[in-house]
Amino acid sequence: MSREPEAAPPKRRMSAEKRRAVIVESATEVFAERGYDGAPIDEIARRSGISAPVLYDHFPSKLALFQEVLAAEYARLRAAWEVTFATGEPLRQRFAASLDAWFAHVERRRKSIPVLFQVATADEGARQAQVDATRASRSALAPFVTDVLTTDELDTEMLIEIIAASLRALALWWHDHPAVPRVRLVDAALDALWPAIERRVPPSS
Amino acid sequence: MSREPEAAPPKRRMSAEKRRAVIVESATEVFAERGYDGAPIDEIARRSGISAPVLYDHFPSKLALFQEVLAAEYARLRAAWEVTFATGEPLRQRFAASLDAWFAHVERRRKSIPVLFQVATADEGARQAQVDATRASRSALAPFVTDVLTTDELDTEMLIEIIAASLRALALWWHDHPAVPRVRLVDAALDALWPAIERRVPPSS
DNA sequence: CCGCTAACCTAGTGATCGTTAGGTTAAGCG
DNA sequence: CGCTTAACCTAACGATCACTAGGTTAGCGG
Repeated sequence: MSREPEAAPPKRRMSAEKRRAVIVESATEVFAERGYDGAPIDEIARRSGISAPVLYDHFPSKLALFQEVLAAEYARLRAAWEVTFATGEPLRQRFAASLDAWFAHVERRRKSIPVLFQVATADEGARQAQVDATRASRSALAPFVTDVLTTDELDTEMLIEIIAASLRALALWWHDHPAVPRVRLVDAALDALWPAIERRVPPSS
Repeated sequence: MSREPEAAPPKRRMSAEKRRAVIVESATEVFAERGYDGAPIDEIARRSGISAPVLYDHFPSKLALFQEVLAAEYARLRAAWEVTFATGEPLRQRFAASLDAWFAHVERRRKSIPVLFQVATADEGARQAQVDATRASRSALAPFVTDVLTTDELDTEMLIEIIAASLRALALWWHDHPAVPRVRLVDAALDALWPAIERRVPPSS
């Protein structure tokens, strides 16, 4: 009759290292659900099974915590994208495989997707952190475009914008349509984006 | 030695109607620059040449003002997109013309672009307002896709997501690269997106 | 079993901001 | 020229929230 309504199970003391990890995970969830500005420290602390001041024993500020969340998520995402990249197959296969790995990661980390692509903030520092994190991740796309494009740098930039935005949009759309199987997303992305890349592939490759 | 640093010229009384318009325009700017949460009512009022309480003589709340800003901007955008749509030319020409009109509008309303595509907010009501406004606008894209696509509804949805996200991303990218001429944006969008549409055009059209 | 460290707590503080109360004055109309 | 209205003001309220001060206790090392 008196169970807690939220997830904060038996309430034990924890080593600093473990507590830190719990906080980062809770913060990822809350940032994803409510955005940076909408995520109160108290709520993150509560879901981590502690009170707010304890959070400040582990992180110097909300912004620092956010940066850590972004770094962790983008590291995971980049790793997923790059895993299938070293093989010697033709470009289309590599692109398809990378798309599949990318969406597989999105599927695995469903709840954190809005953190990566949609977190809303008016805070200058948090905005900058997002821009930095996004730039690092976007550079993973470059091989598919720069290896292939010979004409113009601006065209490259715009094509990267289009590809990145499309993947972002599909991931968020998937978030609202969880029943759709991954292969549908991969096929849609491949169908829509590959022609734009293919038309630029020099006959050599 | 004592000129105002910001734009709030000679400070006269104004008719309610005119003041309302001034407020909407100031609000558009401030929302675009700082997001919904980051835009203080005081700042919007100051740029409108009044104090904050006067704003509440014209709008019942910050949210209502935001909704009005969104409605006005999306109405303009939709109008720009639809103007060139009734002609009987082939689909590719119509698509190209619509893209050009769309980017022309973006160029004309530079400062308001982030309001349409990037405003950050943790406020539930403002989020909902954005979703509603976006949905209305996105439906303008449908004719290019549904007229053309025969196979599957989910594919249609995903293609619309991709097109809308690409245009949004290009508009925001343009915002950071204002020296690039419009035709470059139009060509980039056409090159990248048309193949995905063309591949689905039934031989009849 | 005892003491010390570090994991944890309650109770603020100060800043920001949406919104309201209540009054002042400009300007159109008779 | 006065009078009324509505455009405008200053001042403050109350809520939220990041962050801090200062104390309490669990649990491990000796």
